[in-house]
Amino acid sequence: MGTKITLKKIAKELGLSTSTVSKALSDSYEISQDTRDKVKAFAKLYHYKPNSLALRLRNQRSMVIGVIIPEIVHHFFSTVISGIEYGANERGYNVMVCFSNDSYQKEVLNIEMLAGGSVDGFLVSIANETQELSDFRHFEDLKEEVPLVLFDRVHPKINCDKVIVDDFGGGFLATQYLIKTGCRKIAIITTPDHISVGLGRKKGYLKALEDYKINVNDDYIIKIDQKKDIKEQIEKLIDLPIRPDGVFAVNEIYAATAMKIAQDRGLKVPEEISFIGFTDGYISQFSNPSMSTLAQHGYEMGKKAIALLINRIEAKEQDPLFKTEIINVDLKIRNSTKKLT
Amino acid sequence: MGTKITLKKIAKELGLSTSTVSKALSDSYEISQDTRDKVKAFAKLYHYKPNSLALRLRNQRSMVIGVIIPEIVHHFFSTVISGIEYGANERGYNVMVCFSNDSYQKEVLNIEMLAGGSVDGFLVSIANETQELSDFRHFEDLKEEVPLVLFDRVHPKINCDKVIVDDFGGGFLATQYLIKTGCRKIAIITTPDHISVGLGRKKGYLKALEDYKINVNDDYIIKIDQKKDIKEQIEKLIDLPIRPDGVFAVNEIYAATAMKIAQDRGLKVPEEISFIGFTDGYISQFSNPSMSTLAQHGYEMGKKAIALLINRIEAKEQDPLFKTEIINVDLKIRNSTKKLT
DNA sequence: TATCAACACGAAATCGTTTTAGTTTACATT
DNA sequence: AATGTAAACTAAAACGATTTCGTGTTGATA
Repeated sequence: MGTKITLKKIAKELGLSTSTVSKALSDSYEISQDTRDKVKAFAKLYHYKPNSLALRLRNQRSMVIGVIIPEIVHHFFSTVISGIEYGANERGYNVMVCFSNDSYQKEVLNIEMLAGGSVDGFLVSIANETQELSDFRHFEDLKEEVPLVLFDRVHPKINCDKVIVDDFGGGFLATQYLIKTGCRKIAIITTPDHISVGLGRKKGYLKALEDYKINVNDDYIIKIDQKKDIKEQIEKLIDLPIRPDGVFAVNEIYAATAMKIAQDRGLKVPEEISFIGFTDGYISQFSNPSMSTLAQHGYEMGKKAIALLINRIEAKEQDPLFKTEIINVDLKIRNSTKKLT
Repeated sequence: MGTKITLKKIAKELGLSTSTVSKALSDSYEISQDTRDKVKAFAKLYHYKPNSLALRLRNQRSMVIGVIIPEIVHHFFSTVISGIEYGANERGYNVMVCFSNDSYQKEVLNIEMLAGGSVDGFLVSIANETQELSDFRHFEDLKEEVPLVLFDRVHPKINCDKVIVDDFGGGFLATQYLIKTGCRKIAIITTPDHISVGLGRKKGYLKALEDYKINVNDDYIIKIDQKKDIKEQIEKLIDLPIRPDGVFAVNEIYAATAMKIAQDRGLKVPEEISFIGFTDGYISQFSNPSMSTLAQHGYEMGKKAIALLINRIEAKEQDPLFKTEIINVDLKIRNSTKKLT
């Protein structure tokens, strides 16, 4: 530790100026071949690496993208990040990821840490708490400095490029499939309405019920409070006097939890009760029966988001019009639902 | 964009020097109350935030920890990172995460990106490819600059503090439990031997067989090649003429995949064949039957690792002796194994 | 012998901040 | 009137790099 080798040290050691050393290392024609060789050999010997901080400060560019996601233990976000990484590397950028843990304060902290020169742009999926508080000043401030693209968990109040999943379409598709396979008492396990994705999925669910002229039953709409015991809240649904015969859950965990509860009650899946989840992750793949679900193309979303961001970063002048791209979802039928006849 | 407010701009605007502005903002006694107020008001109005790059360059400290993990879609690593974050925040540090995707080149790239002032220390879990190539020069170079702590996937050739899971003990415990519940044809689904954790778990498995005087059958030792189809490789094991009656898999996915294959073959779990996995993640929790597994305390591991690292960072003089901490594992018996009688 | 160009290198500015070491100015003390 | 000193600032160096603009030396040309 502490033996960091710098241009200055090389210069001193070789009796040259820092400018000469810098130029020699970048093979400038201004420097004689002799000196170039000498400097390069010395630099190599001492493992010289330019200080990236200094470089960034000088160049006013970092070639780094900051990503902030709410949860780390989340298959969908993982795939989004893969897509982001791919698109970023393709265009010479690196990616740094921070986690807000769905906390407003941590989101602000992370942004402050990465802002101010550290990254050239931000890719953010908003923390639940921030959506709840509806306080977006940190994003507004940020936008003056570097471009921002929101993905998945977005908010209309923030004016920037966005990439979202077709939550409405997904909710509709899932509910429609349940209806078409004979379910009539269809429940939805969703989030409180301030979570954008949950709301969109619920709207799709309601639209499908409406289209097929099925009455909405408020008992069948469960809004999970993350702070309380999730299992207990879902048990109430399954144990309803008039049990639902089809359940659409807005994420994998709710879906898998609900199915387990139903199985514990001795119910046959999908004959007596069907389940559709959202996100095609490991839980859906490995559950038994395997879970029918809406595959969200996280990888595509990541690629789209990073493309939008880099375009903004590299744009000579900013387009005042912001785009919102919608990534479609695919209904993936497995064995937690009945087959179409 | 482009309207970044700096000390210099504030100074110019108010007709002061940058030093005065800097001091005013930090409430220096050298500056009159009047000027302080004026500067602060102005700074607030224009959302002034010190450029963190400049600060780091000046202070030669970033209060940021760089974490590099091989895979993102991995429950265990997620929990480790939670622990790291907790410990880091507690001592005033922030955390940045990069992913090597198990690629040697990306690992080197990530380190280069974060080194040179960006972070005060590194927490790394080595990429598979790096373990395979056995090329650790990037770590050696790194260690001259900032402290390094390795976790989970480590290597004896790298001389630094380490935190590992008790892989050997876990392998032993799992195998012993299978033996005690009547299994005699016990298979292991593991990784190639160059992966440190797989090797440790296999050694535990072998030790248990030896202790209980059960012959080792090489057909029952499957080393999964990640580049090939995982399912196919596991099918070969389950379809062996003399089928194993107990399977210990070194991770969740192998365990769940194996169990699904067995169930597809109509085998009863655990009566005809038992399964134990490693890592207590969502897959184990939601599989059916739920998976017996070795719970690795990732959160603890993260907290231990960050503690070791920060101690190094803040130490006046370096302790030439490096520690290796071992985090114990707990056997969590669920329903994929028989009960002890 | 001036003049000029080419060569090889160095000085200084710059990025944005903090901090040490001055420098004014005004006022009080002797 | 000379000196001291506190108050309120500013200049300049430092962090580590790049780059623009010089500058001194050499050798060739007019």
